[in-house]
Amino acid sequence: MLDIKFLRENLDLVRRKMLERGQDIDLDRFSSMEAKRRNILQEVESMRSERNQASKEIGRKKVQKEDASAIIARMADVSARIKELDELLKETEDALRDVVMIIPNIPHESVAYGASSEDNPVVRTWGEKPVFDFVPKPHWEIGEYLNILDFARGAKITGARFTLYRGLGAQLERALINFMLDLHTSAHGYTEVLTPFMVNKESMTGTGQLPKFAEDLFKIEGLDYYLIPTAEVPVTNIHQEEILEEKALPIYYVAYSPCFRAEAGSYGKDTRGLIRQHQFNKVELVKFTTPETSYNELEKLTLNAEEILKRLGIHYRTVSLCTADLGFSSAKTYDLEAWLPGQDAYREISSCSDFEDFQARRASIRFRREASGRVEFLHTLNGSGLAVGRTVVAVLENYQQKDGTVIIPEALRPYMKGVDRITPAG
RNA sequence: GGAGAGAUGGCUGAGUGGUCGAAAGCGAUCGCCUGCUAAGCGAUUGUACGCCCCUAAAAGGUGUACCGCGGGUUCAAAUCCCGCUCUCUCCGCCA
Repeated sequence: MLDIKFLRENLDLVRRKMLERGQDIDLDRFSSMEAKRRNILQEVESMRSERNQASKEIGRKKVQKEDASAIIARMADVSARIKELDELLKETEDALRDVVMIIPNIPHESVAYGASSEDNPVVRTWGEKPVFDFVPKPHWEIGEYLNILDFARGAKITGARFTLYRGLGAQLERALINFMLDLHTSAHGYTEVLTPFMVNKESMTGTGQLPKFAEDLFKIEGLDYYLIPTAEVPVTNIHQEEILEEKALPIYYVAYSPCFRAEAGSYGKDTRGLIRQHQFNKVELVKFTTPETSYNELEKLTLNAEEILKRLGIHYRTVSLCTADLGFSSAKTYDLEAWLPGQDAYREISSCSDFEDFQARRASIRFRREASGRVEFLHTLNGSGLAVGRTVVAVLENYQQKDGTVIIPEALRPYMKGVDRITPAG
C-alpha cells in the first residue's frame, strides 16, 4: 500500500498516476476518511491523557486514604466517552484501510504510458526464431503424440486446466526445476527455500493478492488458508513484521513451488495445452533490497531469469510493461516472452517486478540504517525464473523435429540422465 | 484427537489492579579511563500514530497506544474474566 502521509500530501499526483494506469480511484473518500480519523484520534487521545492524569491522582488519594469518589465519578463519564470514540475510531480506520488497500502502486517514472499490452515497449531481444522446413506443431499435439502430456486424463482426475505428465514429460518438468534451482543458487547467489504451499490471509494481504483479488485464489474450505498462486507470497512473507539489519541486505531467495490459480474471468482463453492451468510449477526469485539499490537489482534479477532461456537456447524478447498493463502491486515490471513457433507468438514466461516499498509497507518489512539507526521500509522484488510449464511448452515447440520427436537442449541433458531426444517410444 | 504447561523489551528474567514502557542482569552504542587488550566508571539503548516546532527531511518537544491476538470487568488491566492463536511436554494416530 501507499504511504498515508504521502497520499495525503500528493493527492493530485496520485490521482494522475492512477489515471495513467487506467484506474479511477476514489481519492476523495480517502481524504475525508483520513481527516476524520485524525480528528477523532486527537480527541480521544486528549481524553485518555486526562484519564491517565486522574488515575494517578486517584492512586495517590487511595494510598493516603483520602476520598476520591468525586474524581472517580467524573472519570466514569470520560471513560464512557472514550469508549464511544474508540468504536468510532476503529470504524473509521477500517474504512480508511479498505480504501487504501485497494489503491495500486504508483508506476516508476521510467514506465511508459500505454493503454494496453499493445503498448509495452520491447527492451531487447535475444536469439532468433528457429527455421523449420515443416509446419511446427503446437505443444499439445507434440505432447500427445509423444505420450508425455495427457490432457484428457488430467481433466478426468480433476477437471479442466489440469494435466497429467508421463514418462520423459514428467522427467522434463523435474529436470527444468532442478536446472533452474541449481543455476540460481550456484551462479546467481540465491538461497534456496522450500515454503508452505498454503498461506494465511495476512500473507496474502502482505503481497497484495488480498483483499482485492480473492476471486483469483483457491481457498481451503473451513479454514482461513489459501493455496498460493506463486511462491512470491510465502517467500516475501518470510520477513513479515521484521526489522532487518542494513548489512543483511540484499537478500536473494529462490523457491520452487506449485502455483494454484482460479483463472476467474479467463474462460475460453488458452483452453488448449499447458499455457493456462489451475496448477503449474514455477521457480521464483525474490529479493529484499535497500531503496537506493532496488532498480539496479531489478535489472540483475531480470537478467538472471533471462539466463535460463539463453542456456536453453530459446529465442525471447524482454518487454517493459506500460502503465496500463502493470500489476496491482508493481512499480515496474519486465516480462520475458518466449517465442513459441507452434503458436507463432511470443508468450510470457517470466514476469520480473520491483514493488518498491508497496509490499513491505503492507507486510511491515523494514530495515535499520547502519549510519543513522533509523528504521525504514525496504524494497521487495520478484520474478519468475521461470514458469516451468511454459518452459516445457517452449522446449517442445522450439526443439520439435520433422519426425515428431523433440531434441533435449544440451543444458538439460545432465538432468535427464543423458537422454538427448524424446521419442514416442519413450 | 485427549491431558497439561507456557507466551513480558535484542536476549535472560521480575512483576497478581493504581505513580509500570515496565526491576535486575546480559548484549549493544557513545564517552571516560587505559601503552594495547581485558576489567572498571558514566550515559544511552523499542515500535507506531497524532500534535507542536520546523519544514526538504531529520533532529527536538509533547501526547497516545503497544507486555502473543481479540473481547469483557473496572474510575484504572502486563496483572482479573472469556474466546482464539502459537510454542513446549505426555498419550493416541500417522508419512
